[in-house]
Amino acid sequence: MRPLPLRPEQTAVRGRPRAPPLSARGGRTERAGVGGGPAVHSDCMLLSRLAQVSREIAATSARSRKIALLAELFREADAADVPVVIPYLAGRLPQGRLGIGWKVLGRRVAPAAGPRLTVREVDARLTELGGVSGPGAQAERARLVGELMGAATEEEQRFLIGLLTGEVRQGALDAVAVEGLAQATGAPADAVRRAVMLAGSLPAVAEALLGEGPGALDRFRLTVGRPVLPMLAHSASSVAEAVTRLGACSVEEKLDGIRVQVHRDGDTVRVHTRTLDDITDRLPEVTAAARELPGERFVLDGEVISFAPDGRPRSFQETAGRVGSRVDVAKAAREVPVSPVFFDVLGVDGRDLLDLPFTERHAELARLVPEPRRVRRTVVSGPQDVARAERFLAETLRRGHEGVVVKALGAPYSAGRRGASWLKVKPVHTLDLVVLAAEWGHGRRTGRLSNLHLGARTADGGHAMLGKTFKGMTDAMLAWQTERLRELAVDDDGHVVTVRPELVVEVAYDGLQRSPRYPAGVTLRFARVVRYREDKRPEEADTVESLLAAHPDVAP
DNA sequence: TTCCGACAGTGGGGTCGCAAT
DNA sequence: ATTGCGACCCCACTATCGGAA
Repeated sequence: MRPLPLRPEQTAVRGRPRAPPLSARGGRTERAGVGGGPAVHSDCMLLSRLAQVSREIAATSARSRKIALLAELFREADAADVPVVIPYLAGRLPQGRLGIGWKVLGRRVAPAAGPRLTVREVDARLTELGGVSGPGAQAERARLVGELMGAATEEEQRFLIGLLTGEVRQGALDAVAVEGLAQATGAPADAVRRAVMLAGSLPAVAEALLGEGPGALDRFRLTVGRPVLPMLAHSASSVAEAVTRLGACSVEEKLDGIRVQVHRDGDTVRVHTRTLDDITDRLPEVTAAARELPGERFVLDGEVISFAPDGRPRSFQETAGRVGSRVDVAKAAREVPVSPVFFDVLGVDGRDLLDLPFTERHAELARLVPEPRRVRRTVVSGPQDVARAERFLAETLRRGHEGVVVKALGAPYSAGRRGASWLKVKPVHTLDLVVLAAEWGHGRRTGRLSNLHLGARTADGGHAMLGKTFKGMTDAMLAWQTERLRELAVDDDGHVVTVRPELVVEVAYDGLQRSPRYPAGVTLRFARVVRYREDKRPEEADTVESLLAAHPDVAP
């Protein structure tokens, strides 16, 4: 099986605002490859060229312009540069994460006078860096990073820091890169996008496409053993809304666990996460379950979740902790056993089912997977059948699950897309909370107070912080709350502005979870602002006591 | 012309594992 | 042993562009 591409997510620590970029006209060089290997005598793209294009892309908001800039660069790229240039421009490292964060990158290193680093040299240095482990590894990595930074110009340093922290923020990730690739090669964008979804990797497709031309796209088909980006769902606020939008549909229970894609080829079983990481070794139960199914070659989509002995689903925290355990898997499996529950099949016995309507895929699923290993569902014919869908949701919630996913019966499996044919519906709770503090935003929120610290009233007349949120705010709200909170400010340490607890905000959340971090022992899951309640005084805000009473199963 | 789908950005909490303290 | 940090899990929501209606 081939190495898996990693798709780094945003890290928790945010970047500093960038200084205005210097101009640096990049180009090519005749430099050979690095590391004492065989000399590569071809044009090597300079890092400065990449950094310059990245800056230009960031400077425009027009998607078409971003695409044109990328296409121009792809045309310039030498075949050997492609496996590095493509991920770099999509803001990713071919090596995946390297264990370098702000602690290491925060140290200033004097920049080089002129651009001489090639893209391939940077890649070679980072590969070396990624191989460092054992005692003293952190110091050695820091030293290597310092060396690399010292060889980079100021603009190159900024680009590298963005790359290493996963914060290139040029407004062009995979989707825009796909368009640029299509434009550079004359291949239809849809065909490129599909190949990327099926390959689970943009660089692999780019290399084939730039090396061989559009004909190479035919090679990328659903292959057992090669993970495909999973189809995602949108949200709907009610079952009625979802059914009205989709018509004839399947209403399925939504399990609060970890998404898995399971590939079986004879005795070989591989299990992948939503981001295509291979977690086979952590989930022996899933391998065993896949081997018991009456089929030799298939690709299944489902969720892994842990059920307590009474049959109720364990909390997401428990399931996620189990799936994250790698050291003593046998022990973890004894304490928190997990089960796979499947809801779709992408291929079986050499047949690619992706383009079949869901009804037909589900018929295949039912043939392959017995009832208890399939997600519970009910099929409704359309809006006239909403009452049954609502009963199914209520029953699903009684069973302790998260909600439902409503799926159009006629829709194909849109790998990698957040298609409008799957709609999730979850109950939403709201609270009136008091703003205790707010944090200065980054990026497009620079200069705005963004992340709110939320408090509920306590019995002693004070407030207990329940978590933070930056979600749900419009630009107008951001401007308004920045003004208002500054009036209430009692302290500003440059990061957090503490305020008098007088402003009441209505917050929606998905549920309560245990927390070792917050004073009440609980925190809100996925909190987001609904609106400010200027009509409410802080004494009318909700209390910790009433919150815990509303979620007795979570209360400490 | 208006509407709407797709995308990127802005970050949240928890847990695990590793290395440093 | 404890702590700090980074990697990955889960995730909601808004602004914007540009093609569809």
